[in-house]
Amino acid sequence: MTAPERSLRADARRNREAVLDAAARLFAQRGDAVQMDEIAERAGVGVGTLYRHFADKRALLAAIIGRRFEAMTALARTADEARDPWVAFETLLYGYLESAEGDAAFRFAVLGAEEPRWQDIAAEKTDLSAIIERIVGRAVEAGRLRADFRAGDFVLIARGAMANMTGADDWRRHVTLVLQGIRGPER
Amino acid sequence: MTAPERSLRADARRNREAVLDAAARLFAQRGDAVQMDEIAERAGVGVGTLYRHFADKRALLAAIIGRRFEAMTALARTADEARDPWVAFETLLYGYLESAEGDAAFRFAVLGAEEPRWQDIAAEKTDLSAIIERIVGRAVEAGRLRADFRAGDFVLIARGAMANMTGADDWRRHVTLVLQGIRGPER
DNA sequence: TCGGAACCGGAGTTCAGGTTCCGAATAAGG
DNA sequence: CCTTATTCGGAACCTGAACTCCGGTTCCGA
Repeated sequence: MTAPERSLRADARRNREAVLDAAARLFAQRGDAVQMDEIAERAGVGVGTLYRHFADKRALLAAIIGRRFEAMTALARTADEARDPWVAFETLLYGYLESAEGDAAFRFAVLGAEEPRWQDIAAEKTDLSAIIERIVGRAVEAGRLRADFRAGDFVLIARGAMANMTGADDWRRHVTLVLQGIRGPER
Repeated sequence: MTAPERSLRADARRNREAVLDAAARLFAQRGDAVQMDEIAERAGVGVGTLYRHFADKRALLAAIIGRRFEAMTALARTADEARDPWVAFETLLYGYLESAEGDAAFRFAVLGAEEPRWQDIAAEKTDLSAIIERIVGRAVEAGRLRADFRAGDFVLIARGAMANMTGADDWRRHVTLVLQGIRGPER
């Protein structure tokens, strides 16, 4: 999908880059609701050019989302470098969510119900989930997360927070509640 | 929208009911992805009939969603009758979510980002939010919920759980985590 | 039983947005 | 420079789904 770097005429490579750029910005802004014509215009290119580089809208979206998952993987790797397991966990969680906050396409990919799941596609190309597992494992090990907390639970929580990304930053409140618990002192 | 009960010819009333029924079932199943033709067929009626009773798809959806919010209000009222504030709270939460589990249209209404928000529309017609406020207030009063817990937080949590309704019942795990907290014993 | 107002049905229209096509434009080797 | 394979651009096309239209049918009061 992201395709041949070599043997592309100069203008072709330039245009491909412009398309990728414009698409990234627009998808991030409005998810998959943006239309091909708009992306082409924003990239200063005709729709035909879009279709020379990407088979269809889905392929373009896939390329953009793939990139995001890679960035997310890098972010996770960085978080994992923190000594303190809890710091690593929090860094991962907030990094993940803050990225999602600025990227509707990413949220779309994570929250969407369509088959095949974007998440699963990405999982095959990056080792994001392995890193998440390690970070979660460390936090559990250190007793900072309940003993039965699993990597899958991280995803549940991330999804929950993303569902609350609607303009205001309600999602931070949501995360606060989850991290601190909602119970009162009375038991 | 739900319109004149009186002065409708017998067949008209019958058809309207059939449409409402079919639409409720289909929307619950697949959200707003169902198409008008399908609803008409399922109701044993022509599309023309759909449009005589409802101005457009949105109006039909609104009628169905309105109904759901009313049912939800009844449910909340029942929950509020429980003596124990915590029981009331849990009854509300699980009742709300279990209903949502079986109704994609309701989830669509609560999670959707479109303006105007379905939630807000419903809020004007029912006193659901007032009841939620009372139940939350009681639980806080009794010390079962953290002192700063607000009715808005209930919505955040409900949304979070709904975002995890994807076939499996991950959402129950999500709620468990939120209710019990995710921290380990190590403080 | 009859007249006509109200209603029905579903083929056809409209519209939006993704995708294709092909003559024009351009890069890059000789 | 010239040649030609490659790429560009964007009008035209296609598809799917919401919605309209109107001849035929049904209800219901007199």
